Amino acid sequence: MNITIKDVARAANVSVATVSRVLNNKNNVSEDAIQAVNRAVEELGYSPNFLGRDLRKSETKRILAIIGSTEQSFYNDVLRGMQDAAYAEGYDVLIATTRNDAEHEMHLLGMLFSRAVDGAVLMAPRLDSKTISDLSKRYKLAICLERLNIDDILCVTIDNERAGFDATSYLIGKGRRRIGLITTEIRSQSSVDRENGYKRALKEAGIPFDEKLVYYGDYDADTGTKGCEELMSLDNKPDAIFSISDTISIGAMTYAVQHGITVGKDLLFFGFDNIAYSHMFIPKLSTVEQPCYLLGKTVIEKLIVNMKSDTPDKSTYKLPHSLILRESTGD
Amino acid sequence: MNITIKDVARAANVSVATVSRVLNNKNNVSEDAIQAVNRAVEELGYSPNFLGRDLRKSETKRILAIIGSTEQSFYNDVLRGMQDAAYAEGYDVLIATTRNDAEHEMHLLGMLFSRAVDGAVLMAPRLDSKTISDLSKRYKLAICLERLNIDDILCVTIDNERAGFDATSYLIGKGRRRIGLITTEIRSQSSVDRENGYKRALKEAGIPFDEKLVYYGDYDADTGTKGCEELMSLDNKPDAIFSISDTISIGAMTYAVQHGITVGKDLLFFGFDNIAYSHMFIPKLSTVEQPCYLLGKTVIEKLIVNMKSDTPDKSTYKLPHSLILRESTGD
DNA sequence: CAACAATTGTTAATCGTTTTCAATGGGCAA
DNA sequence: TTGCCCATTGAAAACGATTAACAATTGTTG
Repeated sequence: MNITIKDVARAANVSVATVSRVLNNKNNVSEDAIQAVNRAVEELGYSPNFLGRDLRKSETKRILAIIGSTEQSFYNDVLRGMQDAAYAEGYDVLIATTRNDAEHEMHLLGMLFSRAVDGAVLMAPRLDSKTISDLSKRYKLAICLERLNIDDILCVTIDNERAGFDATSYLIGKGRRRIGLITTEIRSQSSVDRENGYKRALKEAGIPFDEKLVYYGDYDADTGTKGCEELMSLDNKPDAIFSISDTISIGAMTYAVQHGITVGKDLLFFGFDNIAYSHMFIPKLSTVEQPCYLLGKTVIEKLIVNMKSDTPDKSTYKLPHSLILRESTGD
Repeated sequence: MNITIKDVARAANVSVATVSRVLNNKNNVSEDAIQAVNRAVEELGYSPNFLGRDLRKSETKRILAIIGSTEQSFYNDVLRGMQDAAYAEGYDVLIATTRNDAEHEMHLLGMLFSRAVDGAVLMAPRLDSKTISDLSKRYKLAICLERLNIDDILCVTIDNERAGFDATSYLIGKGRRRIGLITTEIRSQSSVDRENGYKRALKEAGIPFDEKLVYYGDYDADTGTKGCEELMSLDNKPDAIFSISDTISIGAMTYAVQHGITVGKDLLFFGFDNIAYSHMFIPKLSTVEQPCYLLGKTVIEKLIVNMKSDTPDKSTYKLPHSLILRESTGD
């Protein structure tokens, strides 16, 4: 029923080896053979079965990008970078979502163990660091946008601690002393790093850390709204709020706007990620921007190098972030 | 170097066939053999090579979801529905992005031709209808969230014409007579359908269609901003604007808010998709909601049925949409 | 205890490619 | 004419799994 290389060979009156050679642009084939094969391919509507090819070659030229969900809009640029780098080397990028479930993440990594893809990039790991780091010894695996607390895996990210420090310091520089933090209950390394940066900024400015000013929630806008409500109901209210994501910040600002708080004056906001809506929301949100495209491009470039090498690069690359200043910090 | 079923067989002191039987849960294997094999698998860290398995079985149990980009946030729910339906039948869903390029879309469909996946769902087709419809004769292919103008392919969507009609009619019901439309230059069938619904609503209300009130742009917020600016600079300004996406609407509302136009009173807005930000933006946006999860779930269920059948279902299923009424229409 | 049935194990073919190695034939120099 | 080299070509062996067909072992029963 399926058309195979054999059918093409028969139709073109050559051997399967010749067909294969034509299809793979080998140089030792006569012009006649090329013509005949191409005509047969055309006529039969043949396309080579990758399962056969990949099995024989023991490579698929496919890389799996594993994300939590497609909801986080900045993944888009990261993925663009990944694709550009991959295509340049003849690879395809496939995406799969873990739905933030460790078990499912392991299931997806099964594609790597089973050779259905040549390599994988984890962008929102839920599995514990030990597991991931062990797997990276046997398989071509990298981390992007995140970091493990074990540093023996290829990793491309930003310096989240520094970014948290920078954002918080900026608020301090604006004369703020009561700075709230809205972060996630899930202790992803990036959240922890950002929180540590926040604490260091306070410390270096001589401001005592007040745990009442930290609200733990989810990644969504609702968390921002609730967090802002809770922080603003304190006796000693914050005069600025740093959130570990723009989505959270926007939820928080929504609360502020609806309760007559003048954003950018009474209360400053600093977000993270520079998502599209952060400059569409009124007032516009100040935020930390990650070099998304470059992060994606870099991790794939490094991963592909690792694929060809048997002394893999296990470094952590921290690319520079930047602060985008807008109305929410009075700029 | 790689551990194969042979290594496991050797380690467990049984034949490869026995290992395969254990791995595939066949019933005619002794308990002893099962134990031995499992122990060997564990010890060696073996996982079966899918390329070998898939080649032999001529199926991969993988379905490719092809989207334009991950930017459109409502894909998230569609994909969740797809995954749930797929997992229930033992399939995995992989995602790939065309970056809205027809050539690249064809490249991705190559995974279907080459048997790297068993089926595919197109969610933002850029290839022409004839091509897609022809391909669906030979391969397991479906359309979701969109529609071809040729109706001989499995298709799961909403009634976009009706949705455009409903949204526009609602604005008319609010006493509006000068209703602007911001839509996309790219003539995707859904955009065309929504525009046709808009026109029919005007017609049925006896309002003459004015082409000056239609602005063509991209899918982004910027288009909304520019569109709103252009429409509001007409001598005969609109009193309501319907956009074919929330992102566009939000961009348009941004312009209105910043120019002192009272949204929900001076100017009504109706969007499409009910993205998360549509109820975070102030004022909140009225919009058309698609049953995203159900659309995704349904298309996969139908596609899997088609995979097992040689008389494939080529129907178009239109699932019900709903109107979400918020502040932007004065609700 | 023989005969047969039920259970378990083995061999070898198969999926569709790529690739090694050997064979073929033509052209050219001696 | 003969021999040699080169460019093409083809036959067959991989790649790693599944599985049908068959073989061997064990258990059961008259």
